[in-house]
Amino acid sequence: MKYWLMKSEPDVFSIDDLKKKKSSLWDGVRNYQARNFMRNDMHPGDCVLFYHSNATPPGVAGLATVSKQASADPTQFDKKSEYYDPKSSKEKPRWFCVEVQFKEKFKHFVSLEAIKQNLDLKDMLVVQKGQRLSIQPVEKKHFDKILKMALKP
DNA sequence: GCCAACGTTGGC
DNA sequence: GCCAACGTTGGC
Repeated sequence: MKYWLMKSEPDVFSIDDLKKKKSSLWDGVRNYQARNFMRNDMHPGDCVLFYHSNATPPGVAGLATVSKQASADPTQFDKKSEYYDPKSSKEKPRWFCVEVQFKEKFKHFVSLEAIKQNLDLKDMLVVQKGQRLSIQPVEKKHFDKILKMALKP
């Protein structure tokens, strides 16, 4: 079992949206590194930190779990979608996405600032300079620490 | 809105 | 295969 951090802009799709839907395809990812994580490395049961990016404040808002193995991202075939990719085909899809399931919304939001201030978390990718990847692997010790911070501010 | 840090594209 | 130009991400 692995641990991940997945970024989403709450204006577009927030932890509350996932809570309402219960589960959702993580579609619209158009970055090869992030795609490779979903297609090759993410498996049902993996734990996901749901991160609010481009938010005030940014940070980890809750927990989700991978509920379905990666499959072709349907938005790439949809001409009306902003994620439509004319270079992709159903025979040879370019983009993949996993399904994630809501687990919990944190009692205490773990802000990016709090993560930055915690020395135990200084190696987390999300606090590294210039790290824009929207899906990142997370070490278990870091994952556990975030959970503790969510329990008690 | 700014802009640094990336990632992608396309001409050559 | 190089790399300049362009686009995007995301914190601030």
